Amino acid sequence: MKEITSQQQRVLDCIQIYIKKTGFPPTRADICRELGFKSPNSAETHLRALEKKGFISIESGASRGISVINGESPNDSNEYPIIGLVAAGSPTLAQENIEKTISCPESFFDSNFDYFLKVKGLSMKDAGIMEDDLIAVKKTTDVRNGDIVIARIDDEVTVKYFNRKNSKVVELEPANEDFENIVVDLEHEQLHIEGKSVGLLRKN
Amino acid sequence: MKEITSQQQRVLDCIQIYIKKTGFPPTRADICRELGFKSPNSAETHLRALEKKGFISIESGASRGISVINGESPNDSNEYPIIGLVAAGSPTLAQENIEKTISCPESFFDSNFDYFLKVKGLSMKDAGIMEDDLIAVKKTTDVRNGDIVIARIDDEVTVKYFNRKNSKVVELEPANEDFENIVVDLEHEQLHIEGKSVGLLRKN
DNA sequence: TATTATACTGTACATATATTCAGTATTTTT
DNA sequence: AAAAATACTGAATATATGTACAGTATAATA
Repeated sequence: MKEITSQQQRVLDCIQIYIKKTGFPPTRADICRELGFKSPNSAETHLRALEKKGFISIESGASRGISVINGESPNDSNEYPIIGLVAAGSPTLAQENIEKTISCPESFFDSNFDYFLKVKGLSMKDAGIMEDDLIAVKKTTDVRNGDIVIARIDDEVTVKYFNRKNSKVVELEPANEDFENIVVDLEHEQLHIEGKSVGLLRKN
Repeated sequence: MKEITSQQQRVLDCIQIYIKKTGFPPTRADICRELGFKSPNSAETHLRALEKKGFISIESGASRGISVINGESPNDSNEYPIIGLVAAGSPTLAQENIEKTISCPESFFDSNFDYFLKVKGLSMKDAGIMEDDLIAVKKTTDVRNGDIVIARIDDEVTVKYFNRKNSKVVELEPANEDFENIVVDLEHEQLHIEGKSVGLLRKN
């Protein structure tokens, strides 16, 4: 993306403010009115420059056919489901487990994620994870020692620190001295890693 | 807000999808194309009905002048500044204190808020507030006992539980037994309440 | 030094678009 | 049973809008 000039920045800002205010992009005449230009061609040439530099795209022929291109579009938000920490081993993302959804920008947390998990209990209290906190969970099985993982043993879903002892044993460690480590012998028990925590959200 | 019919819902969905895809609202003709209508007046009458029922607003005369009215517009996000917990008593929201900004939907937390405060230290550890967490701060002086407040004494900014003992004394209580209560005698010391915590955000 | 990019004014025009009017038919409400 | 709302087709039109063309001027680049 090439350099933007100060005037072009003014026009770009104008477009974004206009969209925010009205819900739709401005016409050339609107831009002139906002910025004090006297010819619609002033806006036109700026728009063409902005398009050439990749800041906007223009739908040819369409009125108000301007859209702002934003590499990490801040307004591009998605609905993410909130899942309760259900003990029953029902499929985690099953419709009936979705309590509600939250609108949240993509790439809000450093890594992208798949859903929010509502925490029950205080087993991760010393990691700053409290009851009813929402953990942003990325579905993955690629976890390392020290990661906070969402694990399932049989039908029990739990949030713990992951610690692989050796090829046969994984320890799931709480962050609360009132709780004890869960030692999983992979030869005799099934351990499902549902994902790992990439962030946390608390409302109070 | 009156009831919406299924056809009107289809039109409303069509508008929202169109905006998401192109960045600007559809024309009457666009709606017809999408939904298979053969007369622009089909779209027009649906639009008027949607306007009458309060689902959209139409800018008279303007092309593509449709904007979807959404009580809690999920895509309406704002840039919120992240402020470092600076000890120096410089104005909290001064430009030089803004480390960066985060895009976040308005009304993301239950109460609306003004900025994020980056936490230093572990004095609120037992409240689940860890180092480098981002507290969503609502600027207000209307705080109650038990609220987590952002307070300033002289030039020191701190995050603590608020506890008014009587008309002259306020205690600022940490959530960590390694720290001690800060007793503020309002007759001899100045206490500024910058705001209170309405939420928390952690990236890891 | 020639060329290109930037930054405008001003006029003109084809067409994209909103919007009205005239109908038809079905369903819902009063 | 009448009136109003819903759900369309089809045609017509004023105007909103993109866009091209003709200029002027300055700064940046090759």
